Amino acid sequence: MKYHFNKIEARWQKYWAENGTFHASNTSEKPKYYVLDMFPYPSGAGLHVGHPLGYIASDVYARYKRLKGFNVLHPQGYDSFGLPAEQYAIQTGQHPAVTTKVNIEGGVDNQNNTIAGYRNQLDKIGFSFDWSREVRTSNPEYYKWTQWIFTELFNSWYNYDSDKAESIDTLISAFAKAGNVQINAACDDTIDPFTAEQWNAFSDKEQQQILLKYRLTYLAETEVNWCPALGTVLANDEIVNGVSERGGHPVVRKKMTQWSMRISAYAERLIQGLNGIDWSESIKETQRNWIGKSVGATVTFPLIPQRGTSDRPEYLTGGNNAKLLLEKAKEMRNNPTTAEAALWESLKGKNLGDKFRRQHPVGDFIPDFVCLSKKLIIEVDGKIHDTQIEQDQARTEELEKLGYKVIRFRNETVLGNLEKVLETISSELESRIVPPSGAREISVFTTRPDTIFGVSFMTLAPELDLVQEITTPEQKAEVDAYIEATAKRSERERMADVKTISGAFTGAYAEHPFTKEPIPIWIGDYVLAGYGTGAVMAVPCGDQRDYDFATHFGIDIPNVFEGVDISEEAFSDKEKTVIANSDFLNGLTYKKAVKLAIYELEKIGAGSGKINYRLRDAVFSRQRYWGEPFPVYYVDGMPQMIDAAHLPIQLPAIEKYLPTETGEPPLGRADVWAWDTVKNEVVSNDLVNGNTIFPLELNTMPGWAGSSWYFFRYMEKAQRDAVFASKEALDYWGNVDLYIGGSEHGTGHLLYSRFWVKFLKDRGHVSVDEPFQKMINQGMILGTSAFVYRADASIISYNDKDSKDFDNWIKKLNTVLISKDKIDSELKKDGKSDFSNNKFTDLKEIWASVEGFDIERIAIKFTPIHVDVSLVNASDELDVEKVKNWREEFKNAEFILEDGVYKVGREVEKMSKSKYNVVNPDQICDQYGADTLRMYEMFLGPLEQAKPWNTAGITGVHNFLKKLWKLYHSSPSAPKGGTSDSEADTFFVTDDAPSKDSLKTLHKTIKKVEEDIENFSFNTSVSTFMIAVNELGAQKCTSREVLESLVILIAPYAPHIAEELWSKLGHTESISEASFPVFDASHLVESSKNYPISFNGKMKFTLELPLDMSKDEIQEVVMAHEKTKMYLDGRTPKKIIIVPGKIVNLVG
RNA sequence: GCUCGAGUGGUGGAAUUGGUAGACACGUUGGACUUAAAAUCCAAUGUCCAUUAGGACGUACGGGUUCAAGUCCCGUCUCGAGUACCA
Repeated sequence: MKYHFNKIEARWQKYWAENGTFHASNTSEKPKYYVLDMFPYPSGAGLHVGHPLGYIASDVYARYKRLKGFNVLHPQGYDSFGLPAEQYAIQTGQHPAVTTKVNIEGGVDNQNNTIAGYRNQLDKIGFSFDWSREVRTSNPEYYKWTQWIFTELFNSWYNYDSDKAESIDTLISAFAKAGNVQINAACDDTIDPFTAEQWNAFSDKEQQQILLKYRLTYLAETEVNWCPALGTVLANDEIVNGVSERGGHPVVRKKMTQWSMRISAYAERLIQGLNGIDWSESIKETQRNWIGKSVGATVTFPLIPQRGTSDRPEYLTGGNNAKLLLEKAKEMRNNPTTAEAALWESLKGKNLGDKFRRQHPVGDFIPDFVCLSKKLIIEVDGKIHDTQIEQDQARTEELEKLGYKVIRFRNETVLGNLEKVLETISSELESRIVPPSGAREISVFTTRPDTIFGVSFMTLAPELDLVQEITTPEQKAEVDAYIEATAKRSERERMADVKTISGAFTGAYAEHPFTKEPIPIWIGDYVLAGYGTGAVMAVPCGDQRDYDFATHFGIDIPNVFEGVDISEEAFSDKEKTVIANSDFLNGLTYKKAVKLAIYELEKIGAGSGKINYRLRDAVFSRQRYWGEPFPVYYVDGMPQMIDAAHLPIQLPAIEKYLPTETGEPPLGRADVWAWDTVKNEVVSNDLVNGNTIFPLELNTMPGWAGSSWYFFRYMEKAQRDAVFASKEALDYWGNVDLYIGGSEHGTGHLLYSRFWVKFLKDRGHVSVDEPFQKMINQGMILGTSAFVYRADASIISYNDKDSKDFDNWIKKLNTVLISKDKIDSELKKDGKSDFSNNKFTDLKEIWASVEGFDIERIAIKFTPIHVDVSLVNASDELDVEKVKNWREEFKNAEFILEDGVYKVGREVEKMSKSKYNVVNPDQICDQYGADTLRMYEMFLGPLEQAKPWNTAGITGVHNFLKKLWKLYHSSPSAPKGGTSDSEADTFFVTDDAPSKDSLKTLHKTIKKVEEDIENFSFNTSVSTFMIAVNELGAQKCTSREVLESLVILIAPYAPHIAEELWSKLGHTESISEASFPVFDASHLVESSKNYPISFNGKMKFTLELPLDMSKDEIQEVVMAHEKTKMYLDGRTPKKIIIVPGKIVNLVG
């Protein structure tokens, strides 16, 4: 019997499908193991040989774990929402759901393309997937729960005190009880403080607006890259030089209201969580960089009032006529009423804890007493006020607009019950919450508070609104010009051009919190508006960018480091730092100085320790059709969630998959896209009445929505409609034990999934904190493109002919393709590509046959052209006849061969249709079988490494499987030890006791293969199998005991042949029910060792010696050996190193 | 620039803790079988010199530690990946 891999593979694939061999159970005595692949996007192009690499690795591991006695969950599904299907829909008008289904299940699409179908292609490779648990993210039964998770996020806020997400209800009741001041939440930074009374007084809409700033998913104005021509938002990497990558259309920055995910709330936990998971260091590092944690401090620098524009002191809050008021106030102060005088005695000198001023101008008024820090005004009214109640009321309103609260007391009250009055003021002071004042100070984030005495200027990002507020009239022109110049430069330009230093002085100064020195404030585009506060305290001696800026603009560079030369560049080393010229920080090292600086800043209220993250909230809206619709409708502009009971909200039918003429997303075309809050169903837009029927959200969710939780869905099989996954299933399977996929998802899918899992855990929906316990990132398989070289004529000199003749001549030329070898060998002669020196004679002949030109004056150019790799054999030889039929342009082409063959050029590139270097796994399966494909992909090299696909070596693996087959068959006809692969062979296994050598080979193999699988070193275990089969073949091993174990070992890699041999061995169960052979070290015990004998570390010969020989005995034998004497050549070794069981080394 | 990873025959790649560098396979060359081809089997195959024995040099480059270095340390170069004016 020959090795008929096609028959064998078809038989077992059918068997596995019919018997549900790989269906996992949610209840089992066995320990659980969950092996997951990143699910594919089912594109119309189908699988190429690169795709299955990770799936094969995970399949080997899953099958291995089954043999090791685990209850293995190894599911597969499709990430079936996405752009290509939508683009295809736009082009062909087919509904994306239809094309997606064809891409998965195979068939013919309406453009008459035959699609193999992902599922069919995957099945051909013999994966042990549990298809009964398949998910497709675009199925309503699935995205129902994606929508549900979205509503859960909406109904949650992040409490930093408990450090987890909580129901929004707890926040609402906290607001109602005590306002928002005590709340330590992840929220927008634009929230004004409010009290419980204020909260309760807010309208419903106001309350909703505030809550939106706390919710874990929220609507916010976001700047996006809008491409009007394409009618869509583009990601940063879809823009090249300010225009769209596709089509080159202009792109503008546009503010749009978008859904965002408050992932920044989880920044710290996303960093901490990395410590407990077994991922590659590089991908963890990618995530850490992306989250970008910096530990440091915020420091506030008070602004110094502008010189020349006003001479009033900084604490003066008066308006335009402050000077006049000031004089009046002085006068009033000198003539206080009795009551005023009495109250002042109690208020002055921070008696109540806060500083009060009397008769101090506020706006256009002079209130009796004012506490600026708490914005509280105390008025003491005499009788006269009874007649001017209205005026007083108006005045109070004006002051309240400025953020002040006014309380009035009657003279009598003050004089009669001063204690009560003070008590009222005190309690008012305590409950007062003052929103941060406007441009009175600049706060910065720094990681180096220890260098605070080295600050010699500040730099603001030009985009900050603050810049306008502080710029002096003298500097305004310069600043405006600079802002305009930077705005013109695209983000990309700014990033690319790091070397040019530019900036402008605002004319404003801030005050150093410790030295009280004025610090000039500059703007410069090296400061980014989006990071930290968009402002930096510049320490030129410690930061190279600040240093360059200071040098460029001639700003001081004070040195705050002991014994460091900063005349050439900044000194940014933290470890060796000793601080100098810094008052109380002098002599301290970095760590101590940072601590003390923060302590002192906090003491004077000028700053505090702070941790900053680079991670931004994630935009969650897409202006697309083919994604999950939001379960959201709008009442009076405020988003409302649709109750879980009414989900899913299904995608509506639309006629065209393009944005509307008014620029709305495609869902704007839907006619039936309104929500009836009474009937709880989607109804026609015509019915919108603003009362019970409201418009639905037009955006859809991004690609990462569905992929952020799909691993939980696989756990649930039975109750998919009732729950996203049942508690029992979630508790049983926990998280993914092994996740295999590409590292390109490092900052996307892998971060968002971790975020959602942590959120679901916080809200009690799942029990795990991390989705993927261990991850392996497989390397990309690259294509090996093949090139033919077209010879193009170009003229060297015209001399006696004109160019017209030449062009006419060229037109008559046939296409000529020259073999790579030919070009190389001819060019070797003198490096010139022309006809001199008797080169390219074949080509010359061909061209000379076209009359009309002096071909001695022709130079030759070689243009490489991609040819389909399937037209080339393993030795780079081109099938010329096939190429002629392949493309019209080659039909009549002439081929110039070298030694009778046409050799192509090769280059390694990414696999892509346009490069004709795609190798389809189906072809390999047909030609060599799935087992060969699986083993070969594993054999190519380390799993995590990128490598080019090269079919050259596949025969080696295929031959191995034939040899394996042969090992279980007797072959009367074959030469000794040879692989006959003849139909005359019969299955032949004996019950004879195995030889010692065979047992040794087997157990050596068991040990190595087990170690290799556990280390994901699949390539070396394939080598091990080859060695084992070679050895057993040489030993003529026919022993059932050995051969049965061997076939189990190989089963994870080559499951089909293993099943076939297993059943031939007499088993009726699938080999996946077998157990992995147990390694027995006793078979490997050696009695002797072939010692390498080295002289000065260089191995010269080997010597077989018993292992139980002592050091002295070894030395004796070695020294007595003839060869030793020869190599020593009469010398006596200075030293003899003997490591028993390892090596002997003679020195001297 | 920073972070991470990697440089080994003609090729893909082995060498798990410092202990015989190049396992296993491809390719190439020679041979067997065959009318022939394919398939299969056997042998050789790091480079250079001698070609019988043997010798010298070899893991990107330059140093170092060690009886012994692909492996450890220092420096340099090249390539790949991620990230980028992150204060």
